[in-house]
Amino acid sequence: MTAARALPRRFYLRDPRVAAPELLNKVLFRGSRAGRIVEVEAYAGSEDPASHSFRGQTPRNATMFGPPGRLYVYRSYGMHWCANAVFGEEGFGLAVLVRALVPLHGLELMRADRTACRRDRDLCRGPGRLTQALAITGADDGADLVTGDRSIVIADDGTPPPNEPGVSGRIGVGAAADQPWRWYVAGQVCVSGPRLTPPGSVLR
DNA sequence: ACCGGGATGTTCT
DNA sequence: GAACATCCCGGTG
Repeated sequence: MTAARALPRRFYLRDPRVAAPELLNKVLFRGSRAGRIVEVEAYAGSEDPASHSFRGQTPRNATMFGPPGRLYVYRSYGMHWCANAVFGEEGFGLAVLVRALVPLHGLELMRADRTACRRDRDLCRGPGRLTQALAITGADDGADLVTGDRSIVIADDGTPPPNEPGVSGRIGVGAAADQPWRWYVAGQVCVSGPRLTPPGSVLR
């Protein structure tokens, strides 16, 4: 068993379309709560009409344009929070949205904050759900994931990313829906979105 | 399992 | 006003 170690700054200093699949199977910690990342989406700044940073910096997306390795949190549909890790060189507005986790630690706290949730597998299944389960809000926007200044960290516990992650277009986006910038652990029941193929099945 | 509608508020045209 | 990187509930099959 390997002790979990926070990802170094250099991990984030890359194109999110390259780094995002490597985020799979890393562990997102928030205080005593934690979950394994099993679904992510990359957002590619000025090249990407679906990105919040596509039209340049605003008060909302300022964190995206800051240093890599910080947490960008925004409000979605007026009532949910969604959490991203900032990637690439400062000033480019690149990020990876964390869309789903397998709950690992602090399940009692997660259940308490997700009273509408019936099954544990749905605790962190979706970007709005996982922030609720980990108690991440807009107050956490700008947190440093490398130093853990607000007890939010992404760490490597020795579990490698999948050799062949599932790939698809991003969920819930209108523009650039055809870009294959969503990656997930194939067959994992905690992945969000419609059930595609059953675990282990092959395209036919 | 899959669909449709409502909740709710910030951002931008 | 419209669009939105969503979720939950209650229908139907």
